[in-house]
Amino acid sequence: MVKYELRVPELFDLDITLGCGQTFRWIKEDNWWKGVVKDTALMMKQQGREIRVIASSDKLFGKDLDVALRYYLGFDDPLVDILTELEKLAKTFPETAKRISLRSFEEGKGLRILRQDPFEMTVEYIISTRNNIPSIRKMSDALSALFHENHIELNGEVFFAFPDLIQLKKLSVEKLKELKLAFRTPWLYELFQNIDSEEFFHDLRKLSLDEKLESLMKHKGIGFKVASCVTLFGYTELNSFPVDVWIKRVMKDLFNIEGSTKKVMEYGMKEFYPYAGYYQELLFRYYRSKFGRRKI
DNA sequence: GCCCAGGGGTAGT
DNA sequence: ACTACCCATGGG
Repeated sequence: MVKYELRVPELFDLDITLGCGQTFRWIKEDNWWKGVVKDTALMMKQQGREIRVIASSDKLFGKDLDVALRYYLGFDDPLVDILTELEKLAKTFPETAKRISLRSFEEGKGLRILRQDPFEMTVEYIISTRNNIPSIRKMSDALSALFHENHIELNGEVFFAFPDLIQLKKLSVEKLKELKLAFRTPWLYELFQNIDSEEFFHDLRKLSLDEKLESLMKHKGIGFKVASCVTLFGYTELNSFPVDVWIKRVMKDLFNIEGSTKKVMEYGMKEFYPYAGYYQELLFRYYRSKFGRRKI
């Protein structure tokens, strides 16, 4: 077990970053964020410009834990510049769109896009189809807990690393059904069987954003929404613009843009270039917190 | 473009 | 306790 203090850059908010919906398996309990990145279990708590970190290992991604965590948490993104660019852009918008956009930037300050694993993102966003966040977490955790060999102990608690493709290939349709994955079962089963190795996901890094989307969408269960989440959160394609019901609502309200997921996505990627992904996350978070839960 | 696909969380009663 | 409604969608 390792304990240390991680110094954060200007503009970083752990609660917003882990709680905005880009990641599913992190959970906040007793004021600590608890989760697993690759094979390392972690507990984190931010206090001002420092994060208290408790980890099961001093290595992550085969690197020094501190170096790897800075990468994972998106410290490489020039967030000050990104927000400046987005503010400049927002000032060219019609009055309402400008006001709402600027407020969403203000309230989401410190949100950073995580560097998550593309294969894990693919599986979890297929699970996210027509599903809510607590259920996505439950299903993803249940899938991980099938493999006892993946268990990691930290501070008296048990965590499970996300399984790799070799492990998931061994699962039968019946075993998957026990996880109550419902209509997502055949999509996941076919994904596990049809992909030869996780090299497939590694190789996609070389391709353009459009080519990545096209390649991912060849698999059943992956449409524009799921594919754009995988590219944004798994490949750091910061111009990806995932479109769900909330973003459709926002785009209609602010820009009077309606239509298919594809159409709205292409509008966002063009109009909010090159940081459409950050703009999407900030707007999404603001709109959900404002209108998402009925009672104020 | 329309409709359906399981199941669980959650607000309202 | 019970019900109705919702859910970061995709496929036929």
